[in-house]
Amino acid sequence: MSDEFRRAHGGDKSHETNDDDLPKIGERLKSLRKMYGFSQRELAKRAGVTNGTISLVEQERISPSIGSLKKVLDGFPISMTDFLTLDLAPKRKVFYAGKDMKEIASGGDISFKLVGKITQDRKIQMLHEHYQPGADTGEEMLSHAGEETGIVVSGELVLTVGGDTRVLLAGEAYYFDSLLPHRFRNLGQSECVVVSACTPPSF
Amino acid sequence: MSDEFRRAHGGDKSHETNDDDLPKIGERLKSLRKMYGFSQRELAKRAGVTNGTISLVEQERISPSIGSLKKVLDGFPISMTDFLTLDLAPKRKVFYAGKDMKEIASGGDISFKLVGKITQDRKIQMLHEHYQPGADTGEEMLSHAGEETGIVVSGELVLTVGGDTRVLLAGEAYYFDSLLPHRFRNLGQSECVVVSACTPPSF
DNA sequence: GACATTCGTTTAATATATTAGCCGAGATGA
DNA sequence: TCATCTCGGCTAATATATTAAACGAATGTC
Repeated sequence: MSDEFRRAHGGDKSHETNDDDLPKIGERLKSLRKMYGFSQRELAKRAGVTNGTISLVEQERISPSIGSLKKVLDGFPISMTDFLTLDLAPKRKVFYAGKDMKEIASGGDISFKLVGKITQDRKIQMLHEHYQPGADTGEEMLSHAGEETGIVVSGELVLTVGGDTRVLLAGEAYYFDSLLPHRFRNLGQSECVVVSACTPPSF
Repeated sequence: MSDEFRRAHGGDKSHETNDDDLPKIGERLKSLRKMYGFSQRELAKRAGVTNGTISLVEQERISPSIGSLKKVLDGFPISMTDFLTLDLAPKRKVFYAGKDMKEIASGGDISFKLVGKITQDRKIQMLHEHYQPGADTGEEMLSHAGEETGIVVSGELVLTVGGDTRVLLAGEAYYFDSLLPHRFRNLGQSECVVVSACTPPSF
């Protein structure tokens, strides 16, 4: 079993989220409003408040009440918590496409390809996994909190999670909590291809 | 395009009818305060507000400003978003395997199967998507914050994200922020199969 | 019983948020 | 040029949140 695999399936704690401060209500609102192309008056009308309120909130000259902030956010299809956790500053790459994937574990009979090459500042990590006949990851020990899911695209996968073992054929799927120990094996005759995703990214 | 698809890819506007999106500020606060065994005055002192404010907020006779709610919550080791999403986490199934997937959009030329049948209390939503030739989701209105990724398993997918259009062949992948408008089309001759994942789940 | 303490609530005064309406700047057309 | 939009910001009036200080009810002590 490779170190790469260990990390890929949840062995690293480098991903941490800081939601201790929730400032910049005005900046968030302005950013969101611009994304939708609304004017202050337009949003005010949707939200049932006045444009002056929107203006003052965006300038952070007032701290809106929960109730009125909720009214304003109802002008968008977005929830309060999503608004408060909205990523605003990082102008990172928001779109990725193509074959340009990073090879995670190239040696041996297991191959992982990571969608998008990096996971930093991302919430999901998706892998394209290829298991040759006989491939075995060994049992993973626990890792940080998170969840992991996948679909078997072709071949046959023997999956052991928390003492429970199942055989998954093409078209079948799994979902488990990353805290549970887990093991992937290909005991079949042909290559097994799996698409998996976990959150948060493990490296 | 079905309603199910709209929700699956982020068009759910159920936020608009949310009186229960962030209700019970008072109830939440009281519950939290009791959990820590604080009296109203004790919490008020920690938070830098008066006991009267705590009392009125708990009775939901006033809607506190963002600023003062934040001050109050600073009296606890809890973040604003954690406070707003405070819920009893029911014991749930932590492992799922097999073909037992829920059909999301059965009608038309698009088929979605959801891994695990439910998304409640889960962090990832994985879909097995089948697009018949000519299938088109149309442009999605943007929705809640989150991220979305996928791999094309077979066939050919035309993906438009935020004004940028790309053609993805089998083995290629995408990754984008759910806030961006997006559209999936199969302009090829054969069926297109995609495995996608998004976080958080959209329904 | 009399007194002191603490609890959550209430009330009048004050601070702040929100409104309704107006302002000047920039665009658009006739 | 002039008129007419819409944009975001601003100000006085009003509504609401927050404070400071009281209240009545429990509880405990001497």
